[in-house]
Amino acid sequence: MGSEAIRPLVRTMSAQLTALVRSRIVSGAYAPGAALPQDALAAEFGVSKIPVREALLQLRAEGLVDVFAHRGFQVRSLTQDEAHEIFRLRLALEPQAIARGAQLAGQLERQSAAAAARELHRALKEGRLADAGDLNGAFHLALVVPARQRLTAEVLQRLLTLAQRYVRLHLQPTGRASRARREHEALRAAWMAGDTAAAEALASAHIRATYEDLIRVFGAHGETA
Amino acid sequence: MGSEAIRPLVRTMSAQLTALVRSRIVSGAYAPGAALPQDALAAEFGVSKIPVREALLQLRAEGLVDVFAHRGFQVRSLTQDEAHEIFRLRLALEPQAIARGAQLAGQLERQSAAAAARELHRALKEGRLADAGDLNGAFHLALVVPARQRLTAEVLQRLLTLAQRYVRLHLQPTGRASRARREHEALRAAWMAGDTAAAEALASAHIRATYEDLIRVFGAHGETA
DNA sequence: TATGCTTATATCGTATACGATATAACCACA
DNA sequence: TGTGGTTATATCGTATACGATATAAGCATA
Repeated sequence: MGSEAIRPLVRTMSAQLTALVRSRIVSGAYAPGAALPQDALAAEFGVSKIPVREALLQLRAEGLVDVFAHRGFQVRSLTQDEAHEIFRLRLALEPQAIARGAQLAGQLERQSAAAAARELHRALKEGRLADAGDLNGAFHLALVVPARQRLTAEVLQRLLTLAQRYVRLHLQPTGRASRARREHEALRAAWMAGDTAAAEALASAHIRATYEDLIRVFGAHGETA
Repeated sequence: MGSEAIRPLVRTMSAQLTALVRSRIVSGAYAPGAALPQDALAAEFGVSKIPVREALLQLRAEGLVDVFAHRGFQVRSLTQDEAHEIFRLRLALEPQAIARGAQLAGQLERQSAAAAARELHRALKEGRLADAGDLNGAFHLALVVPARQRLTAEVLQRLLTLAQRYVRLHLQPTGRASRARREHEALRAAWMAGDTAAAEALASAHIRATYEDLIRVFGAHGETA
């Protein structure tokens, strides 16, 4: 009795493979357009095809993978169109959701958000860029308070994951880290103070800033796909 | 040469089962909270568990089903919270997406939208309420022009499907059909004319009208879950 | 009679096996 | 040399089989 979640967090092979393949796609280890042959992946991971298929189908639902019946899975390609959609959707949803999160958050959620912010900034300071994407997503999500906006958080989590690939690929070298840090701090402060209007505005500005960086790069070197 | 999509539209058992189970959930044939035992479904459909599992996992990604590892799948329950989220998300996304669709639509897409509107209204006139939900969703989606807003359309399609259950359950008897018809006509006219501002405003008003009907019912009889 | 443990059972999750599909290689023919 | 049709091969999608997990039933004990 007492603690409640002694059960392993990931109880199925499918779920573990989903996380693993997702991270490889987001990190670029599996390049856009690359084929994902079930048998090969199964052999590599030392499992059968079935959990591999389930993982790939999940990632397809998340928009990271394409399927063509009887022809297999492949990493979804990057396109400027998709990038625009991702950021348009984020701008339409995220600021409102974060403002709402600021109202809904209790003591516990505030602590979680603060912790997420610390982890993210520590990673950035230590130059662990590989972790930064996920931690950035976790911070943004924490502001939404997933427990109290389940569906919204689910949708946004997917968008944040999709966004990562574009940010990683195009905005890695640009020294955005310090600006992002300032934006995060301001956003977090307003959110913590329960200033929903300010939180919404700052979230919007923060997303838009990244979006505009991206557009600038697109303009610079033509196609992405 | 010539026609291109001779291949059957649904080439796998999983995809067929996904559509079948989805429609049963949306229609209420599988009630909220009901267990979905893999072996029983497989036996009923005359297939093995594997395509059944894949279908259920897909529906989980769509938000219609819950999974608990080693304890099975069940139809997701209805909650007022979720209903609010669905409509908040739709209001945040759909009007913009439809306005954008009005710009993007070519000759072909305009014809599709008109056809979708006709089909919907014919179904309503003939009292085929069972089909109305899907056809309504198809009409709304057509205005978005899925081919040119792939991700947005995917997100909205899910929200429209989720919304159906609430509308079906709570707003079936209320004589909304004729009002919806008028709203659809006005929206379609503005959209066809390329009047993006009007289309956006009318879409917003149309969604909000349904939302408010729903809220009114919620107020009337307490809980939904 | 209530409580904690052990055992039994049902269902799940995954490995193995196999038929089905799509592409590629090959060959006949123009 | 290029084109249409055929066969071969690789990979996919699903059926079958089985070990693993969670709940329920049964039993001993307090």
